[in-house]
Amino acid sequence: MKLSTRGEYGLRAMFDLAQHYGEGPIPIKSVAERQDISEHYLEQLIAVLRKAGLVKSIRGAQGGYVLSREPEEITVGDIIRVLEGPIAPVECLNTAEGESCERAETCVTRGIWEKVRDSISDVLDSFTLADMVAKANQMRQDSKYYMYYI
Amino acid sequence: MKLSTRGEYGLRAMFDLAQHYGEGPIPIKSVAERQDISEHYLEQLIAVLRKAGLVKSIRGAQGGYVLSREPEEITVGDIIRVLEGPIAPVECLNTAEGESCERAETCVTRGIWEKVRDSISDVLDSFTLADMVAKANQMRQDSKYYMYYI
DNA sequence: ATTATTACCTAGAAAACTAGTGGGGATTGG
DNA sequence: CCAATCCCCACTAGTTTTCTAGGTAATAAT
Repeated sequence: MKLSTRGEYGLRAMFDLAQHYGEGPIPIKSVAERQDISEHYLEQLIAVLRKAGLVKSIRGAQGGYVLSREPEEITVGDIIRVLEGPIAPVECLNTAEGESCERAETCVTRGIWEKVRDSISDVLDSFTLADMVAKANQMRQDSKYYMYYI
Repeated sequence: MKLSTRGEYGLRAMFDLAQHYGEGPIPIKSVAERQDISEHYLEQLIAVLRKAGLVKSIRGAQGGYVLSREPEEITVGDIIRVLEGPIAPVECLNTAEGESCERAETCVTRGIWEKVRDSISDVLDSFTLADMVAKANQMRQDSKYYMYYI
């Protein structure tokens, strides 16, 4: 029961772009370095995000990527669904209702997978990039105070 | 974002055993046929379930498998965790808190994966095999009535 | 005792997927 | 022009998944 690193890396990259939102285009190289991800691999992931309309690219020197919407308007679910495909714990959830899944009558399991899927979706859709940035800032603040105590 | 078929097949097989609970040992062959799963492959899955103590085996002719606890006392989560390993959408959740995950401070994403994991766990742990059998019986009942209407 | 039926075990093989790498081309600011 | 940057296609090594092959061991029925 695992995501591939695609979703993980992609989310970290998008979070990085959100942290630098408003600073103009951010080159992929700097994102890859900060997030410790293979630059070339990340390039492929961000291409998918671009085709899905979540980021815009600016080519040429001083180019890079920017979020195409406000961080408040991009949820974690948006990103994960693009990179990992539809959230479907088992294959039969990707087929239209009642179709192709024989033994549908006995297929009580399907109902369970639907509930799993929905609960994952709910969690993923409940966080925006802006939430993540806020949380990171708060953590930085906390650790600053922590330093004082030592 | 997908389970492998191991969890899916294993759950279907356990559900099948639950439907025949009380009828003595059920041979794997009949389970595989009813559930349309490769017999030999299912054998390997059920071996894992046996080692985990979820089913008991009776060898020899007229042998087979039986649930080692009441259907009320086996949850879907029990089965999935055995077959799919710990529920951890990303690898870093498998490591002890704060350890090994560098950039932990920036690692706001971890908190999100924790929430995803917990919500999956909650759903999986909220269903027992007995619930599934009851649901299947109810569906059968419904479709009987449906027949009358036609 | 023999036989048929069952569980149990090990070793793989084919296919799919993951996480990259390699090597270039196209665009644009300075 | 040229360096920085995005963009694209192909390939690969490794892993995982799903399944097959080919047995051995135990036991109930005869």
